[in-house]
Amino acid sequence: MNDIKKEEEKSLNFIEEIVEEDLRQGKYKTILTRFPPEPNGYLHIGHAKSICLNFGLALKYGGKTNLRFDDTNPVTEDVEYVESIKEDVRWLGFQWANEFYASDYFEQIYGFAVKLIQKGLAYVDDSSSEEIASQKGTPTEPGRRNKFAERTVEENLQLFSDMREGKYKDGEKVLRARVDMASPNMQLRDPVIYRIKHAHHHRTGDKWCIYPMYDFAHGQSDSIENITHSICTLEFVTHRPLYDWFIKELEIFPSRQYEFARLNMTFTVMSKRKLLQLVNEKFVSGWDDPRMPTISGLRRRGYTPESIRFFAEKIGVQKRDNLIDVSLLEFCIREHLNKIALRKMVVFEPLKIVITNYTGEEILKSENNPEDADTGHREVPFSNELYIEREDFMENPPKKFFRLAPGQKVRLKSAYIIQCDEMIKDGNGNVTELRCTYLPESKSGGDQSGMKVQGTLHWVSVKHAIHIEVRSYDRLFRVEDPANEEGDFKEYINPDSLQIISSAYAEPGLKNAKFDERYQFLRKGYFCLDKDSSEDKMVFNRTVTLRDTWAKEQKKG
RNA sequence: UGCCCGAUAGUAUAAUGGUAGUACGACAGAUUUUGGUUCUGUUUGUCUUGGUUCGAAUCCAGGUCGGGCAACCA
Repeated sequence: MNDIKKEEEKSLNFIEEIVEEDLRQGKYKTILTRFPPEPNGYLHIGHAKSICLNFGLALKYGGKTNLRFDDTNPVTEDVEYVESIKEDVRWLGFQWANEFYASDYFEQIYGFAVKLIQKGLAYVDDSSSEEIASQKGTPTEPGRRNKFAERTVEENLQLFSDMREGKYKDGEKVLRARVDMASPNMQLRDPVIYRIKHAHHHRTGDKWCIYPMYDFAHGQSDSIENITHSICTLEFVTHRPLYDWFIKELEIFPSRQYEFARLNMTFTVMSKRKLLQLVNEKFVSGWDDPRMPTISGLRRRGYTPESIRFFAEKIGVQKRDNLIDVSLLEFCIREHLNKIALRKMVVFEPLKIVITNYTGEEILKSENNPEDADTGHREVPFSNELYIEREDFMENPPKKFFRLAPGQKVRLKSAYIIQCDEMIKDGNGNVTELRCTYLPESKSGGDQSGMKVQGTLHWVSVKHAIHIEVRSYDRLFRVEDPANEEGDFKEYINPDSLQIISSAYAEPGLKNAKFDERYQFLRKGYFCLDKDSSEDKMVFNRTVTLRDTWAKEQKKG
């Protein structure tokens, strides 16, 4: 049985199989991977999958991973993104061996282009992008070369040099690789490899006015760094023949590219372009809005790096399109938070109760975390005036309502059993207060009452409670796959994805809350302190609710 | 109509020619001073048609369906 289990745990994803095979055959003594983001947006949970894969492989097989910024398009890139990306990767728990930039290699890549020209394998084309597109043919008809393809090596060398010198305006000329205009693979029909952009680059400044295209920078950068396994997503499969062609013609280190399916998740979108729209058009407060699937959003929401790594492990790596149920992510964070979160009591919508046979006040003890005895107990003040959750009382309860109702008994968590004797109502018939009596011999820890009650409620003492703001989040979209719905994905935004309770009542101990601690508000969910907190108001984000079988039961009814 | 990739319960993911398993979800129950946690059980699956084989999710062929590719984006 145990052996079977071990066997199962050992099952490898297809990339691990490739790596193990390469290692077994002695193709490489050690592996080198890289995580290659373009600094034009914040990282999201889909990137986390890639980060865990690339860094995880190196960790597992004793190799290293570089962080390399694919910064070949200066008009969309920014240092703000570079910084956020580094912070996110670090926060996820990974250390890169080297921090590199494709722009570090611009001189070498320029040299590669010259070499291609010298071999007669690249030419300067004066056509407009429209002309180039129209000459490219279609998937069923071959493309054709234009007269510029006939330029001599010397002429091309001179022209390319002039491009670099800034003698031409944006779009006036491009450098193209001479591959195969009749290839059924469109990527091979003499792709553009250099274009003119008189733009300021976040690292190289104004040194360059020509920039290599992705296809002429990415693989070359891999090669320069001696990356053994260059792992990317499926949309680059058709680029691989070009990747290999450059390696062969340039006679450089043969990195190999392998592709896996990107992560999609229900009730969210997973493209930097769409996420940027949500930010720019103020549907969310920023890239780190806790409803965003960005790593910074998840971090602010209260997700832990452990939970995200666990998630990445559970979803695996494969080549088929997928749409992962967000409930799996929620399972992963609950799993971790249940183990580490400190328990606190917070009442969101208060209903006051007065215990008529109790006088004075006392300090009670309650577990910090029943899952971890080492965390010990905390002190919670108790008195004759308490708040309970309004939804924990019903005047006319349905069957199986294990909470408070006229004449019914419940336990107050870590305190006493109480019974509801009397309701006090306002002029409209709304219950404003409950009069209860407690059973003195039912005190938690030394219950002598012999009484069994079905329900246990959280509570706070009125005079000791502190006020906090609570922000509860729900899924950002109303539909499972907003990117694949008719029309604009933004039409499917969930208007109720943020609910704010500006004054919830919390046990006083919560005033010592720390940013790096996680809390479970009993029966409510997992929460963390938000950066919007100030001296006079603490703000808490709900990371995720607790599983709630009662709510489910009610929905059915 | 070209080329490429893929298809296993609702969603994911294993099984690498030899009993289709696991997780999440759902459902039912036990335990519980959180309707949480934990535990137990139930349910649902190899896209299709042929072929090879003693034996096929796996190998082969045809089909179907889904995705990608014709940016001076990555």
